[in-house]
Amino acid sequence: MVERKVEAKRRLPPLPNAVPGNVVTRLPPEPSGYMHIGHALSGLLNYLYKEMYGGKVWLRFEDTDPRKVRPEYYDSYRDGYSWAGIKWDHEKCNSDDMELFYRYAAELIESGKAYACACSRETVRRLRSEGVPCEHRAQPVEVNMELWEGMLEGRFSEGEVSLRLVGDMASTNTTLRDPVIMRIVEKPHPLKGDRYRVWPTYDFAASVEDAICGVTHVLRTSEFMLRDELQDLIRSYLSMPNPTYVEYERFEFEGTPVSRREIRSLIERGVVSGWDDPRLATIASIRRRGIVPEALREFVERYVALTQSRKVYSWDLLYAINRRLIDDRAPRMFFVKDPVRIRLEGAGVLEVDVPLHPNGRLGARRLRVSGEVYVPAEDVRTVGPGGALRLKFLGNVTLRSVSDGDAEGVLDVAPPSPGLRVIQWVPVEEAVSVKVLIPGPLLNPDGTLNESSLEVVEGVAERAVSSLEVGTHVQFERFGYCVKDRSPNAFVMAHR
RNA sequence: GCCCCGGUCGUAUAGCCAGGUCAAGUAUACCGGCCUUUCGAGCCGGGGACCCGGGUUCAAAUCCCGGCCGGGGCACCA
Repeated sequence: MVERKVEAKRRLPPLPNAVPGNVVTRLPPEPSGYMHIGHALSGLLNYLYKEMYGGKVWLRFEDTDPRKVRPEYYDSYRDGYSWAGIKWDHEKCNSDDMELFYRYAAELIESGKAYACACSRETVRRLRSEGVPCEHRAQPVEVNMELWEGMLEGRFSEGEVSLRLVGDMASTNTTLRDPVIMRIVEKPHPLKGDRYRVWPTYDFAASVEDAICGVTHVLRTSEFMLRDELQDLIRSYLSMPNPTYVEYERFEFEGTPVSRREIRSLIERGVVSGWDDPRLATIASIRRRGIVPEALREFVERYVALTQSRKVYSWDLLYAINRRLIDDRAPRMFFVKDPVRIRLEGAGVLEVDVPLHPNGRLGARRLRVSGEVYVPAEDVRTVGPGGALRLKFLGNVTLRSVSDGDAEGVLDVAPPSPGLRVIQWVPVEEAVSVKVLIPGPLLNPDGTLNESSLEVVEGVAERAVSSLEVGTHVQFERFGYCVKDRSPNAFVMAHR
């Protein structure tokens, strides 16, 4: 083992109020869309802190809006977190605890901390923005209880009556202005069917769940910042302990749209091919473009800060880590873009063993040449007739004549002559056509669509690339690191 | 509109809370060199930043005020 440079590996900063052995965090996805890199990074943070101090991490689906939840997304998150190397200790869905929410809701009503409100959605919104309570707030407990039971029994339809928390209608923190905590949703839940029609809203479900899961640290993005106070208030009404909050700005990447709405629109307009288009930052996309999970983990440790300043990461930061991680195991192969055929005069039939990696640990493949090879047009153009090139591991070739797409040369099977450009080559007899997708930024710096975000490079490669398994990394010499894609002889470039 | 939060090399960060050791460290990107039968990896070197203006202080990236710019919240979504 060669020891790497002793660059002090950056560790995660200490977690406030962390008691070793007793740090409980959580992964709280809403199963309403595909998982993306931001979820993975945030999940990794929750996981790594739990690992760092010792404790537990929950996977808890925030699925209390039957209208948004879709069954296929639960697995998208399970798969995504697993892929990212996260092992969770417990798993549950908020929708598993409906009876519990009903019980706590009743408790809040009895203690005068919640009331049944029959205002229209519009009225609620207006009064909240004005900071003025409505008539229902002062109702006696019995009336509230009666209405609440009516909600549960189906005596009201959606939107007619909802349960509101007694907060602070005049607070400058608008989330505190008597938020709705239970509402009727007349749509079956994908997991629970039509068993329930009264559902908790996010703040109620999350604050109760965080407490009963024993969550000690809530690490989340800062759009939730204003809800800390609300969620603490809910728990105080229920005599439940509060967690420590650590909130940070969401993770964005240069040129890459993050919102589901935006991505969906790009798909519908045919700008990208789907949720796993390599230009996107969904888990499916970054896997397809060859980012390995260890790179994500190291990225979190090295570059992520738990601050509230805006972050737009450059992909280069991730690529550099990824490149180092895959370099040792990515076999070197020859891919020639814009191929020019060179006829090698009097070369006969040759067989050479070409190492699969300069580290010598990956073995070699045998290439057979009978008189003709493909080389990149650019190299031929640069040297011109009379010039010479080194065909890596094969020999030195002096070009006699060069015409469009064709050239004649004399091969000298000898050690490399100093000063010659060393290039990759593909024997004509075993050349297969290969297509490489090169993803670039979808968005320009000004936010407009980059019209040339996907470059498709065609060329030829040695036959061995055909038998590569999907997802395998290779380095096409002098071209870049690529991953075998799912269609035959197709690759996606990860990075140079 | 109202309410929060933030602004350190191109990018991401360290430093800020406990002012001096910061003529600001690191990574990446970029430039140059070495090495290499790849334009990869590795090694060496280089340029590059405290948003602006005031104030406090012997001393400000660090504290205070204002401005500018950026992000977020104001759902019977999460």
